[in-house]
Amino acid sequence: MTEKQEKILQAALQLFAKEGFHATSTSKVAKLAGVSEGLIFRHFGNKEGLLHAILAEGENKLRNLFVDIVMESEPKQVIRKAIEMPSRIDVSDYDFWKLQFKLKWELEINSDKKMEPLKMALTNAFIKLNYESPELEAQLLILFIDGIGSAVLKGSSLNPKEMIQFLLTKYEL
Amino acid sequence: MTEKQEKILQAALQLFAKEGFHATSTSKVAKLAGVSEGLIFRHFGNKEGLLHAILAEGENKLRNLFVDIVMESEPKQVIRKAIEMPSRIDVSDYDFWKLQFKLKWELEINSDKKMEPLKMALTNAFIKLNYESPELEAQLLILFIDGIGSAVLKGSSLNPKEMIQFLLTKYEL
DNA sequence: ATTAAAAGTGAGTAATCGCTTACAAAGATA
DNA sequence: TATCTTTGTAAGCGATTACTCACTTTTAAT
Repeated sequence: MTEKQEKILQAALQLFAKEGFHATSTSKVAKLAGVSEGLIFRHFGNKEGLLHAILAEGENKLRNLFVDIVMESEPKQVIRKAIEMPSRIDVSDYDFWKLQFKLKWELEINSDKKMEPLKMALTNAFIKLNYESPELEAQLLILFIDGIGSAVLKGSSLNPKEMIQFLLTKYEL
Repeated sequence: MTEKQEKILQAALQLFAKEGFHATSTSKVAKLAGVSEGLIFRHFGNKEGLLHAILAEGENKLRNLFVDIVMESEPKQVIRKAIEMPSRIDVSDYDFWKLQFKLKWELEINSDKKMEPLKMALTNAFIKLNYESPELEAQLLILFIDGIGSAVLKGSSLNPKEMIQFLLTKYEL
């Protein structure tokens, strides 16, 4: 990975997250990265290739968020860590997560698969705690986590910390 | 409102909802509407004007969804109707609602204001039912409604009817 | 030092973008 | 019927789009 390659990825992430994929031209990316436009196509083939390179690089970030939850054996801790997920995302990663949420709508990328490990962990946790509908409980919780994350990244008026605390008491944690 | 004007609005809504605003060209809209491209600019000024015309026409749809809830005086019925909102959206209006969700990310349109009446109605309902944190309860429920709606429009694997039923039992309705 | 591959540039491409304009057809008013 | 306004078209505008290509520079291995 060359220095200029990283510059391109960084610039593209920033612009895609702020303006969207279609609204960002390769010439803008090149200009922000301080690079000739041709270099983008040399390294990434085309504009979509650039996007996929960003997404591939960020896969670890999702995995890293999940691993701490999935490894946890204590069911109450699993639920607790899941609820606290949105507050654990680093400010320096905001662009990446914003891009993820944006792409779910701009290109119709289904995020169900990515959430599967989290859903499994939560389902098992609810089973251990003898909830009546563990799978639905898991899906509901994921719905909330997704909603809070979305609110944070969109700069909604919702207070995330307050909402997270509220949810923790709801689940008696 | 001319016949061709409506054709334009209909075609634009369809394309904006499917491909997104930036990814849809005015020439595509004109072609689908069976109209010369210039007519779009005659009637709506520019591409953004076309978007705003669609949004303005659809404002009533949001209002109509809310009025039934806000008019309700029985607090349990308020919550019930709010939870059932996602199942009350007509299939023929899918494009419009999909566009709404898309625009929240593509252009950064804040939907907090639009949800305000719903939030007020829900907060009052929770107050009447002596919930400890009525405002947070309202926000949480809105988070859920938004999530369900989003899942339906994106064609997620989540089963909306099942989830709605599940929530109704959770709120003892 | 030689050489081959990789990295990088800058000028260019055809196609498409949002939009304008000159003009014709259709309606409405008198 | 004559006139004025609205509705509609077709061609074309400059700018920008994603992308290519001929070329130079840098890197790295022999």
